[in-house]
Amino acid sequence: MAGRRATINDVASLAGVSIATASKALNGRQDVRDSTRRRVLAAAEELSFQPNALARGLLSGQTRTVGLLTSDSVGRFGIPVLLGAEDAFGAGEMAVMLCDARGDAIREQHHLRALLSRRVDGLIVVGESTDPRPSVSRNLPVPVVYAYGPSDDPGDVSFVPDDVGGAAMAVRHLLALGRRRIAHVTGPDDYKASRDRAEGLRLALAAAELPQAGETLWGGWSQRWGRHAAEMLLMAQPDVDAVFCGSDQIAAGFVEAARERGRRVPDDIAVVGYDNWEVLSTETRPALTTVDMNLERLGRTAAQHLFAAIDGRATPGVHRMPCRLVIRDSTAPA
Amino acid sequence: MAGRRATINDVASLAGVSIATASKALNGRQDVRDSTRRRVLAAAEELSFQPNALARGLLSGQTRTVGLLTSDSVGRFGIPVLLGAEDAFGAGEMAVMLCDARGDAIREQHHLRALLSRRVDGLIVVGESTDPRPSVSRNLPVPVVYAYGPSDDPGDVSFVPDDVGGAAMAVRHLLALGRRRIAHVTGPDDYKASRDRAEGLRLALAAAELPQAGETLWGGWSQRWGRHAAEMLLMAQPDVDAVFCGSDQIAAGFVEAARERGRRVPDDIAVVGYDNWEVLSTETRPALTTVDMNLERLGRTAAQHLFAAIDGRATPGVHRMPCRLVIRDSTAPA
DNA sequence: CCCGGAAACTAAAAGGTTTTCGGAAACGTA
DNA sequence: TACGTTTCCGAAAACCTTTTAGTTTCCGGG
Repeated sequence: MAGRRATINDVASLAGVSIATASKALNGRQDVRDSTRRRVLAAAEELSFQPNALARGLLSGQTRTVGLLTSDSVGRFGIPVLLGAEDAFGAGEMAVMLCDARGDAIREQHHLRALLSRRVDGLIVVGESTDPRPSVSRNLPVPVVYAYGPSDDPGDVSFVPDDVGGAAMAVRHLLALGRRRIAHVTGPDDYKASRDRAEGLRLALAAAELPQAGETLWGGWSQRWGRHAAEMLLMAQPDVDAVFCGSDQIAAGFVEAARERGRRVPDDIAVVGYDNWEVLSTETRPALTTVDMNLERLGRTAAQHLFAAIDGRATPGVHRMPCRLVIRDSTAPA
Repeated sequence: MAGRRATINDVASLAGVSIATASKALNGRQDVRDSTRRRVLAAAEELSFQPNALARGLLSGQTRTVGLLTSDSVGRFGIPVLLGAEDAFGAGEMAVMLCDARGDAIREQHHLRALLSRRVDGLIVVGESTDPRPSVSRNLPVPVVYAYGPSDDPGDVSFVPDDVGGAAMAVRHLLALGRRRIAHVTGPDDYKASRDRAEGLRLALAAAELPQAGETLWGGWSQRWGRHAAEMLLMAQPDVDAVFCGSDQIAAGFVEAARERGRRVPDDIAVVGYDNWEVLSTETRPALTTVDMNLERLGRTAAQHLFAAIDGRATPGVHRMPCRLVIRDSTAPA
């Protein structure tokens, strides 16, 4: 812990110039003689001078800082988005202030005020699910971008994964492998994510003019539910040759139970998961083919569009970001 | 997006008082008449005035903001620590600036400078493993606290999980259940975490004057290695009655393979994991008894001690935080 | 009515930086 | 020498708030 920090005033005195000249020298401005600039830089080095961002921000009105407001960062989805955003910002000179509201609207308001009083240049709001969430942007003095969970105000800027497209892609993959009796096991039906993925399945099957094998089985997001569903499904529809699962957890449970019942994956039943949660998807036997929502990219994109919005070039609307199919052994061709 | 933000000047004009009076009224200071205070507050409300934290910080030298520097926040361990810290801070009025250095020393320096120039009041450094890491605190103008991964400078303040104690606790639990032939499967031997946990096992066995069943099996942190180790162990030491695994991933692989080989868990073999990574520990069959490192609490504690250090009451040294045994079915009494 | 003291209020400074604009110096040209 | 031009430098204002050190107002007592 050193003493008082050096100011530009100290640097100027040491270099024997005025603070105006010191400022110009330090910021690489033109009208300062080369020899003078060197003297100033040497002085700054010697005092290990670091410009005070508060003073700078006070003057310019720009803090080069953004707020990241999450409802549930402990969740599976907030983190990669957060990292992607931090990535995009860190590349430049931006800093990120992180606030976790834990799903509490009061706490969210509280954090919002704290961020605004610190004069952040913009805000990213990360949802905890893909269900729309209340807009926070009503006449806020800074631009806001929503990631993962969209705002319910279409005038806001939101980036969400294209779950319909991702699910359709997964199902087309199964169809391309020659599977024809495709079942669907997924999460609770009050999640937009479940409904979107079921819709993607429906569209892909409709395009192929094939029926779905049995009704969609709605349940929880857990491995336990995957195992349970497997038992029900293999009993009720013994001839299914593929299952599209709404999450990797469900898929992991499913393959485990199927395996125990003597069904070979992928020979008898091909299985596709969702999320590409690597601790599950690469560790099941066989490893899971799964849909990756590209959340880090989504976070990066959101951050880039926040930059654009800060520059006055906002892009309102809900933007659906494409997913990516990661093919592993659970759908290997026979 | 509103126009220019209101300053205390606007509030003062609207209320018909001086800036000084407005400031006092807004900050609840005494020498201002009640009727005046009400006028000022009304004006502030009307203009939705929010004090500029930059100006305030510039004057007071306190930003009420701390930096959180992580080497690998995508890791399993940084996140809970981060959340705990954010929790402790959020309770007050602190904001957290998050920077991820991705294990790159250059980037770390870069972020460090960015944080210091923004005049954070303090710093938490979160390690990516429990191995000591280079100190970052050499004559820094603000206090620093290390969490999860300690600093290599004993003069710094570090908080780490007590892996030796956690492992010993797990093994004592097995001994209390009457298990006598306890084996150990764990991660790479160049992780301090592995070595500490093996040491805890050694101590607990030594205290009970029992030998370890076979040599410690060092491998990776993966489920795959857990399965592989199970096969080796059940072949070489068919009579083991308990296994202490260095992580939940290893334990999950172990119980799966043991189950397939017809060994009943916990009847034939009791299994204990480490980490309490819930997606694994509660979803295996049977659910895993495991050691929880209390990382959120560790993060909270680190944050609280950072407060203390900011107030000039630092507590140097490496502080080992106790772990907690979470008992589930994989060690249920026979 | 005047005075003293308390209560309420205000002007001004401070905090560190950037920027504007005017001034000085240096140099070349008539 | 006078003048214009270019180059370099510095004084001062601006950003917004808090605090200090007055100054004014108010009120009761003599």
